[in-house]
Amino acid sequence: MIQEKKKAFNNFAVAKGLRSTRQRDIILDTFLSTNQHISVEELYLKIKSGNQGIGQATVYRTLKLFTEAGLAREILLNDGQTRYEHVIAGEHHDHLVCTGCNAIIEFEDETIEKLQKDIAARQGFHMRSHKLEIYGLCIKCRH
Amino acid sequence: MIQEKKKAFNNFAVAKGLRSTRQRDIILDTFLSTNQHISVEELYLKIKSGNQGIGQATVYRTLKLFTEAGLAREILLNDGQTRYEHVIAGEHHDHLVCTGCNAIIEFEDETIEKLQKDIAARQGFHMRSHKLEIYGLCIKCRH
DNA sequence: CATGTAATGAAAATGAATTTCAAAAGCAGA
DNA sequence: TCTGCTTTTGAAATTCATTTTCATTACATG
Repeated sequence: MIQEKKKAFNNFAVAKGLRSTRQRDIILDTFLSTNQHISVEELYLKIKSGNQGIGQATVYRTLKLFTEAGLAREILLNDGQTRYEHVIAGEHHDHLVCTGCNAIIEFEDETIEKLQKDIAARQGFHMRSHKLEIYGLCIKCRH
Repeated sequence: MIQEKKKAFNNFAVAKGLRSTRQRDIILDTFLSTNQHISVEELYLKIKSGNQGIGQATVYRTLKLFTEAGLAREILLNDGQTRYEHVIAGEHHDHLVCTGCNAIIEFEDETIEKLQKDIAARQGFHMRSHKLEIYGLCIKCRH
């Protein structure tokens, strides 16, 4: 699966005439090895801790490339930082965020997806994407 | 309705021991006279254009107060600016955003609301709030 | 391997939002 | 109404994430 993603990025790079660089390889490997929802800063620090010096700007730029290439998706919660998650082909999910401990749980719901398309259509919109976040307190944080 | 909101803010201010000031009156009047989804900058400029000099910081601070008081709600779309909309008692709605012209259409959907609560409950969450945005192209922007 | 161009990184710039702090203004109580 | 205490204000400085700049480095192709 990791190999597939690497290949996917490679295809994208070739198609776009991008060069292959040490930095992009490292950033991709590190991104693929992380959990979901990593912030740019976190990824940058993770790379740094592996003694592989890469500039922050490059991490920012490269994550945008991954997004363009369809391997990553930006998620903006309410903490002022952009996070990135892995895109898994054909899978869409939304987020349940605990306002107590900041835990993020993913979920999917076909019915909601469909209702959204209907709502958009009713207003003459062609739905491109959507964002649904449910905020609340998880079991642990309800004391 | 405007009077009610003013009274509501006044009650909040009294309860919190806040002083009543010229600035807060002007900001509240201006906010209540605007359309939905105004950014802080827009509100600030609107006030400024009325020859009533009020500092930006005060506008920021005051909108936070309105939010606390329950008259306004922060909305964060994907443009990096916080916008505020009016809170209408008991009414909740979500947003349909045109990525072409940035038009924002509000909608409500009981079924989606209910499904969200169910999803949260299924994960042991106590839902506090949620945010749903559908992005797409409106009729005009589909050329 | 030389040459043109893309990518990198450090530092500067940006832009929204927040904080600082001195001055101004509200609010008691005398 | 005056006095004194405290909150609020505003301009400027600060913060913080992100983007841009630009000189340098490193791909890749002839």
